[in-house]
Amino acid sequence: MDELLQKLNPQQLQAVTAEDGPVLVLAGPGSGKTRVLVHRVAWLLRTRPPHLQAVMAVTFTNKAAREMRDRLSHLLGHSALDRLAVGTFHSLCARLLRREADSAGLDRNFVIFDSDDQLALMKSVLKSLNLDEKKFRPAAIHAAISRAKNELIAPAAYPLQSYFDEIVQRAYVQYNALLRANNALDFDDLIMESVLLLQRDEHVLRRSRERYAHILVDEFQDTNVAQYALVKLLAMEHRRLFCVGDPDQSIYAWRGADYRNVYRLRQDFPDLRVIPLEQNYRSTQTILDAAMAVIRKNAQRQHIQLFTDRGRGPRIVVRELFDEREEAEYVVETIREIARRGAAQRGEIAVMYRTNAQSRALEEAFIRAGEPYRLVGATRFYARREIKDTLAYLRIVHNPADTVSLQRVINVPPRGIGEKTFAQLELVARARGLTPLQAIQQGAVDGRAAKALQAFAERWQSWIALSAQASLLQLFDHILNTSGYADYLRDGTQEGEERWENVQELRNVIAEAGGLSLADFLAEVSLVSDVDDFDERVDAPVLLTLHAAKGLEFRVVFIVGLSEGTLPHSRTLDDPEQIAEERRLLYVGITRAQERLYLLYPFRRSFWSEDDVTEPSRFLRDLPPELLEGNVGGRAGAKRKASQWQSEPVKPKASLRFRPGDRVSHPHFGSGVVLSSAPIGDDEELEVFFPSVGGKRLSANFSGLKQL
DNA sequence: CTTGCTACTCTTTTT
DNA sequence: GAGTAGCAAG
Repeated sequence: MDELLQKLNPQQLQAVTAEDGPVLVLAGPGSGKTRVLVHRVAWLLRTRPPHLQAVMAVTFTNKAAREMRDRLSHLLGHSALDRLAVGTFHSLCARLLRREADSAGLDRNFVIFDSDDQLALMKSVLKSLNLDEKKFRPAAIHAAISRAKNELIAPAAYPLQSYFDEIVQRAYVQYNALLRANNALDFDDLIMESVLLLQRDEHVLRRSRERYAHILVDEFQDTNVAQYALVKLLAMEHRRLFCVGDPDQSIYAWRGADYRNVYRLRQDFPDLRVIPLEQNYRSTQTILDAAMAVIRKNAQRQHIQLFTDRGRGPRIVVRELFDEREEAEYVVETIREIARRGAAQRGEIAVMYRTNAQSRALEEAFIRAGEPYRLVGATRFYARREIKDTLAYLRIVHNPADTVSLQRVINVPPRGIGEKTFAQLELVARARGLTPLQAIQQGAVDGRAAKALQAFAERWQSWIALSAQASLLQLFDHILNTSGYADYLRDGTQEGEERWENVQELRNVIAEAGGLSLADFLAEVSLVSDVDDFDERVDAPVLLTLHAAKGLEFRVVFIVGLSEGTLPHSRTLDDPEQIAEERRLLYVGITRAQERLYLLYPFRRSFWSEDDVTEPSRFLRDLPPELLEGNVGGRAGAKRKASQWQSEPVKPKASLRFRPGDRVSHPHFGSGVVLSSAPIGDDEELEVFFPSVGGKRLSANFSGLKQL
């Protein structure tokens, strides 16, 4: 038998070698579904006539796509990749639309607006409709439009049941118009426009069906209506469709994902073959039992029995700590202990939480302890101001119609081109059907700022000219220097240097990619996801949200903040459907763990500088006591343990101005974190950690240290 | 037009 | 507690 197929269990083998025709693999967590998917693709590429069959595989993240490509080129050799299109729905649709730009009625150079851009555009929509942002929150309107696009509802078909709906509809029309005027698409457009194109244009549809003779979809439970429509359009005729999913891990309903697509699949493809994968290769039975105990409480689900041959393993630790800070310290301390005992390496450990804001307390604890960590998401690299600014410069060169990017940089550094001038420019350009660049060049805007505008347009034009001849890297450097942005950023402060370093990091990305075109670079950058750039080779624990943890596994998992209001989140409490999703979220978190699981919650939580007593999460009650370490009985017992663990009291003396963990700023060293504080006469001796220079001993009275 | 101040809302989760 | 919108002064 093919060596490709060794090491697969019978169910996996059945899935990998299934005959052509619609297949749904219902895969529990840790059942090797990624492996099945990759081997299925390999199997198809190997057994089908090379000239006929190509494969489209849809993964949930770009990271997964990259890993699949790596595995396949290892298994089959690099040339096999020629017949494979693999990526997320978004990246594959972006490629389709670019390829078929003419048929789609799009300019091939369209850019993709990220969430920041989308929000900025929405704000200008509301402004032009004279709507008060207080009353109609841009984010809320945008969310409604996004939902509509995910369900393939055009502006004209938007259902009007309230005054708010009418506002949304008007905003929807205007928002789309502005996107077009900017030669831009938002994330949702990538899918919706692709579907519309395939519905409208028979030739494109036929071409696409031929191009993708096999279609494979990972994380099928997280597809939305539009994505399902796309899959159906492409696969309905040849029916060579292979989906992998787990309804219990559906955690994206809030962005339009509809696990009922699993039922639609059954309806639309009556010959659908369903193959379950129940054996788990990841976790101990203790962890699986806990996971099943949690998920079992959700109604309306098929009963899946997860089993493993990895043994029972250590029991699960459930623990109450005093507050978020102690919780974080417990995590850091325990990780240290685990690493010291050699129970796991730091890089095999993850800390998960419901909301990004919770990473804060954890980060501070890691910094205080001088322990390394990796953070996924939150302050995403590509969301940083200096990165967005730099990209905006590149984007206006690539696409002079992009007014959102132009607005970002036209007066950064300050050039005397303010809001008024920009508004006028935008107005004139739109009225005459010109790009802002053309409008300036034709002298369409006069007044005091005209001179400044001319000067900027000249620069801009010269960058465009350069972009035609020079490499991306040369263009990058040239723009930074001649725009004045480099000097502007490097203002001599600590923070400025850090921001400049980030820009240099972006430069490295370009340099390493080698010979990338401006268009390709921008297209790639706008679709990177949080987990995409997380480096597995670094030996440090990972901090990430439960959502971002999907598809990953770790030997040791900590889940923090397991209290009512956090998980389940307070915004979900009035809706049983949403609480069910919160439960699935915890299920996903638990099943990431291979060996050890810690479930923590704080007794007290501070919220906007107010302290609240919290209830432990209702989900914790569903855990059978025999799976848990020690007795978790009442709150008092847990609290005693928490303080017992705390070897030294951290309660500060009332006279001290600084406490460990305080964020401070210093005139020379920039911002830092207080590690310790001890009274000396009337003064305090402080130990402060600065990211720039490391640890310093300072006097509270004389160092000029300020609390942040 | 820019800067610096005060007041205000806001915390889910993300391609 | 923090980022930002809005306002007043330079």
